[in-house]
Amino acid sequence: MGVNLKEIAERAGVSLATVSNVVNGYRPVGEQTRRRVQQAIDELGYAPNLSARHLRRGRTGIIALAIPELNNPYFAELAGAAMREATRLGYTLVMEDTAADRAAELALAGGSHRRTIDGLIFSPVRLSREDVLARTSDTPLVLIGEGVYDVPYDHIAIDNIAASHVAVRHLVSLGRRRIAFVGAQFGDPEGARSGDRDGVHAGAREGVQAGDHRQSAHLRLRGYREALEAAGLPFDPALVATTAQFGRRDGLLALRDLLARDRPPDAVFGYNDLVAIGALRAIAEAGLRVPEQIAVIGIDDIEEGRFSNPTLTTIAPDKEQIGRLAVRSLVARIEGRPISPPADVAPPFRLVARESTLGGRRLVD
Amino acid sequence: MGVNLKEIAERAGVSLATVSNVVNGYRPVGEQTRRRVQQAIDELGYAPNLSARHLRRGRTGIIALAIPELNNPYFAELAGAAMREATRLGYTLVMEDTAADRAAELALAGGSHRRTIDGLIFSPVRLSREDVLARTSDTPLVLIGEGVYDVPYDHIAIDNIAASHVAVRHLVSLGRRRIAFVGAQFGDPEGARSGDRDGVHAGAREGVQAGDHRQSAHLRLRGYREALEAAGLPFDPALVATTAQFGRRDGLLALRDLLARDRPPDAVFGYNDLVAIGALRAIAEAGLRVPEQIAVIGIDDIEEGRFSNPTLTTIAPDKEQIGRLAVRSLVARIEGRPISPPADVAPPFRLVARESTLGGRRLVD
DNA sequence: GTGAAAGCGCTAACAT
DNA sequence: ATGTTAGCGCTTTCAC
Repeated sequence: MGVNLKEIAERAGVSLATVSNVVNGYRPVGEQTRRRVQQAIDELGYAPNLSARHLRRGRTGIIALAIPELNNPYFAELAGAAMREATRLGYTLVMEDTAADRAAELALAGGSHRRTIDGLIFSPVRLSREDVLARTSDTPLVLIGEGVYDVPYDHIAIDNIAASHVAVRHLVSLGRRRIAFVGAQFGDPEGARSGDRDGVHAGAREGVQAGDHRQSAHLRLRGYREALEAAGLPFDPALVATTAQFGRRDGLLALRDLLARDRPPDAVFGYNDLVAIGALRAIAEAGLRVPEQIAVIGIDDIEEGRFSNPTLTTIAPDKEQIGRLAVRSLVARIEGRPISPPADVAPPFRLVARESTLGGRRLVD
Repeated sequence: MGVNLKEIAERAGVSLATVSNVVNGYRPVGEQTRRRVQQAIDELGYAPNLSARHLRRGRTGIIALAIPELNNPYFAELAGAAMREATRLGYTLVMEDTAADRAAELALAGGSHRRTIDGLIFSPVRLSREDVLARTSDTPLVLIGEGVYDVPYDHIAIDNIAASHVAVRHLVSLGRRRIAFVGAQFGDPEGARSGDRDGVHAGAREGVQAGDHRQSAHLRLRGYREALEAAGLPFDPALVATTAQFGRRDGLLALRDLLARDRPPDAVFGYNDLVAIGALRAIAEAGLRVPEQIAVIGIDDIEEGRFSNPTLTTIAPDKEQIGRLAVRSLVARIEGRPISPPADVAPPFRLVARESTLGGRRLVD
């Protein structure tokens, strides 16, 4: 089974405890002893047996990152940053794809993992605030993204209202007046069937209700409304498109619908870059020109948008920082360090203007 | 630390061994006993402590999937399939991003993981066949992708030569005669600096040498040459573009270069979809029309290509099957089941023709 | 069909 | 500064 502590101890002529201390550095070790031990370790090629360590410590050294879809480049990019930080801190990060499924999200939040993970970084999209408040599992939890707000956990997400303001203001500054929002949510069908108590069919057309538990799109939608108001533009419910999910196809279908109307929009603010890219495609299919006839903006700054035709204007959150912060706060909780109460952190973001709003043909880079 | 076997045993009035057997089913257990135990398990909410199990069994239940970049949608899609299969078989899959770094790949192949993983699914891009042959680690290994061939490990990859034939034949059937190949590899700069013995600067311009260890692009390039020949078209080294990596930017830069030449190509066969998408962008920047002036085809069938402008023609490998198969073969080796020698499996693929070669404007779907 | 007990490799509490 | 030792919870002989 490979070299173990005992063999190292024998080879170096010291006790198990001393070797352990050289490896872990919990207690000071004499300089010569340390050298002898280190040499034995190198010669025999020792590496600690993690199962044993974890058993003894009562922790697994594994943290999970649960996201609604691995396929979404935003999450893939985020996951990269999180993985690097986890490795740096001596943890293994495993990914968990909830497929934006409410049952899967509930199971995760409820602690379906038992002893298999030390902590969870979670980006829920189908959970209500109440679901999260009802959680009993004591596995440390850090939330990311726009799924849930105002819960007693560390939470990391950009300021969505502010981001939406920036996006809409950008469009307004370019003279757009009929700005559509694509990616509003009403209760998803599954939630409805499984007996949600919220008025699930009170969709965006009627304005989002206070009780609506899909807060993600809610906030971006709210920022959108506020910014319109600030610009003195009317809020037109007909320009708010509801989508089932947040993928390319959703943006595509929404735009086909929007473009079939009497008075189509002159700009589209997509819930995220994927939705915006779907919109771009629908607009191209309709034979319209971006941004001359319709300008498009998204959120996320995924690499795809830097190479699309046209390139996509977007709000770029600091993904690296989000991933890093999430892992750090989680590990702090796991190791019992933080005296601090759960915090809400809003990493920076910035507007990246590209062809889909500015027009022209710019060289990538 | 949660409920353990002992508590269940006490509650059910049986021994530890019996509970263990109910949980694992290694030995038959009496019907009534089983029921009593099961009830205790349900009531107390028992879940086995994996660290302890792994320590005892000498395995961790963790397998790793090492890929050159998590950001590449092809791998993200593949990873999803692999994750599902791993879960199904009772394993946890962790992702490892080698960043296409040779040192990282060598470390992984060499078994830098020691006892932390039971097995490895690996898609190397910087490893030579010799590197893999020199491997001593006894951690079970399954290779995927085009990085390495003819090594004594299970290997899963589409038939690259055949796939390239199909791609080129498609372009030829559309009347193209000056077909460029984008994504050939010469020895990467790092490899060169660290003392590769192959003639690293013998690039594609001179034709790929037998000793070239970057076999990936090699095969697709070979298929490309063969198909040209079969079609009676000349092989023009000036139409083979070398790239450093296989991302969008690489395709973009390669095309800028190609388009600056005297006689630009009338079609582009990209090493993969990302390269092809970069090419699409460069062609748009140059104000040329796809496919009228230049047709473009890639390999991978990533979702992005279904929504790009124009949509991307591609060779679609069965990613679901590749992921599933890789996990299955690995688990078989881990659990010592297979009597069979290492096998080379070539999952099916198919041509998906879209706007970038067929032209027109087709509705997505 | 069931039970008793050894021990996987490690860490941490308690020595010295 | 270093050593001794008791388990962490489980699987797996070896008994019955």
